[in-house]
Amino acid sequence: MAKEKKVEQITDMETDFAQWYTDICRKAELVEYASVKGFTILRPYGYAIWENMQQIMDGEFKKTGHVNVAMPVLIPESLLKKEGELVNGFAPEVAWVTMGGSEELEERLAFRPTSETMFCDHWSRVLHSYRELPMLYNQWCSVIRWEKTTRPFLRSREFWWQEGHTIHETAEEAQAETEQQLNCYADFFEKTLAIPVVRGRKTEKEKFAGAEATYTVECLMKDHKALQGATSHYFGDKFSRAYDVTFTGRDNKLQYPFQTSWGSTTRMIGAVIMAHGDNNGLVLPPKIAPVQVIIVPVAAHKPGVKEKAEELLAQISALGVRVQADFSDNSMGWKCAQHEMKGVPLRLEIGPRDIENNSCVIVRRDNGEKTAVSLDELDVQIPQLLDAVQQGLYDAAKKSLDEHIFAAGSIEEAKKLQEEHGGFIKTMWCGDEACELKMKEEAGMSSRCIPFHQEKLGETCACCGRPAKHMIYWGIAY
RNA sequence: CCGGGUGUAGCGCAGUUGGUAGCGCGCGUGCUUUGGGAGCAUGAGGCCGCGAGUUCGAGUCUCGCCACUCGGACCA
Repeated sequence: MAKEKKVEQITDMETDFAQWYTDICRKAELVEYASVKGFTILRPYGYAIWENMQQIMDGEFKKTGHVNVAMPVLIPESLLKKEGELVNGFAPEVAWVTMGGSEELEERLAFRPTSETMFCDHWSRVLHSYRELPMLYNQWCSVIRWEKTTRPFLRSREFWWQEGHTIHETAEEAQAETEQQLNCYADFFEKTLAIPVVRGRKTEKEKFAGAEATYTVECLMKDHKALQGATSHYFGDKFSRAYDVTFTGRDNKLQYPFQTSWGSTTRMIGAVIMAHGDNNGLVLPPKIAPVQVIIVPVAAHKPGVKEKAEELLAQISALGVRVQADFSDNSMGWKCAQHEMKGVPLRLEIGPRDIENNSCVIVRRDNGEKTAVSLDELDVQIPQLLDAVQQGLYDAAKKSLDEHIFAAGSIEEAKKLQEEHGGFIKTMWCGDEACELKMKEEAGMSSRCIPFHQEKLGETCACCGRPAKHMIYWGIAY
């Protein structure tokens, strides 16, 4: 039946995935565009998702001894330029402040694109002894990068993130920190966002400017394109030396500490949209959903219905579940569509018939499954169903990931597989950047990572035929 | 940054050879409704993206800019 659509409609993902994504961003009320290109407003619903992510991650960081700090938003040009590689890497996308009031500044100031320089500058003044190490810092803030092409969450000129910065007495400790934080991200993606990831190391070409090694968690979206989820960098003592960060070691000699940094951003919201969303809108993993259960009273004007809905609201809230009730006088259909659009994991319907049977109907957002639940079992069923949705989302995403990793022995084969199926194409690789460029040129794919879990697919590089050093994943990346 | 598309009410759109702006939905109010996108009545809502130019007169024509969007290039 061709009913006229009343809730704001979104484009089908099969018709136009990019448009579908943009529609969800705006119509699920996550973001609104600001008046400067590439800047967005995180609306209350979008920000609530970010707050839930922050809360969980921040808790994990603190469990491993990290503390939060706040650094300034402006970096003097001279300070930014002390480490050559970092500057070169970021130069094209730094925004500058040149005026203070009506007067030109003597030295222009960069909006931070990342804060390594300021952490180093700070440490160069406060660090004295090995006894003060490690320093395990993190900050939640926004950074600015003057991107040319922008999309909500995925690439914006300002984005919100956390950046962890640590310094350690030894290289081994710093390397262990880098790995620990990468695993922390991987766990967050898999257990909280319900998005399976591939962990690995970035190639020289793809690594962070100035890092000795960059590690990444890579995930796959529903259009089978790759998205870098979060990164963790090992710097060695490169920045310490550039910024003259020193401490007196156990041997009473002046030493340079070893450093890491690691970051994750509001881009993760984009990952959630594209990993779980469907043609009815957003689908949120319960762990980050601002509203986990929406109660929809049916025929709320009839005696006892509203009261019962309010009673259930209090009861479910007491379980520690984020629950709301929709007492608006919109129609049943409108409410269903609206809360589906916003990705609420469970909808609880309660009406006169249910009350008569001492039950309610609960509908899962991930698969549409409806269950009649006795009101006596609600305290048990609600948490179980939330877990089931969380797990259901992960299982579906894992299945899709597993089904979209293909092995190829040549560039032609890799290209064909990518064109036919999308996803990650794994090949052997000699380690030469020229082969990465060739793969990009001929198959349109960039290297995503050298996975920690290596497989031996053959002896030679798929691009040049020389002896292979690693197995590597390729993909079309956001 | 290069190329394509688009900017008219909150959203989706119409607007003729230039003559001063309309429709649907939504929104406000009232009543009736309510188990998958309700009905009737009534009302409010516009710097036609911004700025120049042509013209007696510009939503409409010209130029510049801004923003959004798609594709590329670039991009921890």
